[in-house]
Amino acid sequence: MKNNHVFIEKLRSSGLRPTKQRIEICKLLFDRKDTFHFSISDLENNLENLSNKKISLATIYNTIHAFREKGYLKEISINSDKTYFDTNTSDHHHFFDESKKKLIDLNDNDLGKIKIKKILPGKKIKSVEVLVRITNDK
Amino acid sequence: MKNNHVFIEKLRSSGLRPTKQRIEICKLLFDRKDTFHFSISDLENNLENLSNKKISLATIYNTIHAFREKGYLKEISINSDKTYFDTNTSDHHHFFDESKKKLIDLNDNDLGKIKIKKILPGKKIKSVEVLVRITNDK
DNA sequence: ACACTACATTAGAATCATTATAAATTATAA
DNA sequence: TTATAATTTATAATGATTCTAATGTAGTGT
Ligand SMILES: [Mn+2]
Ligand SMILES: [Mn+2]
Ligand SMILES: [Zn+2]
Ligand SMILES: [Zn+2]
Repeated sequence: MKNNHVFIEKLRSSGLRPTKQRIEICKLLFDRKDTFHFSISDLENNLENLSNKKISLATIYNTIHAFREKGYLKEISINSDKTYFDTNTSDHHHFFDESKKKLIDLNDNDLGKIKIKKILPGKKIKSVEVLVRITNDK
Repeated sequence: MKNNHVFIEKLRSSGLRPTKQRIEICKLLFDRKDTFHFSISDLENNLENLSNKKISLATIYNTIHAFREKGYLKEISINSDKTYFDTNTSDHHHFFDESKKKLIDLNDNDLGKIKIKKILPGKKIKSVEVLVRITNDK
């Protein structure tokens, strides 16, 4: 249970004004032990339930995009209809459970080293993402 | 320059009726030496230009989805606004040039082996996709 | 405390890729 | 040829995301 002050500082230190909406979203996203994955609609639901205040959808999008730009969140690529975000911003990869539509972290020791041997002149690597799609056995 | 008969057989052999729309799309997708990547809107444009006949957008979607289900096409995951397809259906990975919004194949020798050491009980791996995002240097 | 201004929130509209609908057409088998 | 199911099509619907423009608010300076 973190103090709001922690989030106010976090926001201020990256040039974002600590509004009550942003603090509320911070509490839902960052006031917990484990990182997790969510979609905008997940977040929307959690804000309606766990929290009481009503935050407009536009603000939810604005905030999540601001947080992503500030490096508080990672955007995860699944060619699904919706975008997923990750509060784990470290370099890591994912299982995507197609049955449950859920992302699961792959830690460094869950995956061998990825070596990219091809180099394109004039280009630099921005990120390397591994997505392992899984489904129910049988 | 393949004969239409090739495509008629291809379609029939997988239980798809060889309509003129499907044959036309086959010609654009499979009547060439190199494989390539495309979006639905790319294909729509090519059908309008290179080919003369008008094929409705619904049919383009239907056909591409049918071809994907039959294994003629691979769907590529980029969290972009649109879905990309690949006429190279072999197991391979990609660069995605964020500047040009273009996919580039990574061959087996361009990438070290991917080892997944984590196993989830009751789940099986459906696919492993590596996406290397690149941008212009400097 | 007050006023100013840039930043932020908001409801609602717009966008746009994709999917659904339902009527007309066509391929194929009987 | 006729019957049937598959396919095409125009068009509407969907749904995530972005845009707009009006209103509200946080921080700064007086
Ligand atoms: Mn899709
Ligand atoms: Mn996006
Ligand atoms: Zn993760
Ligand atoms: Zn490819």
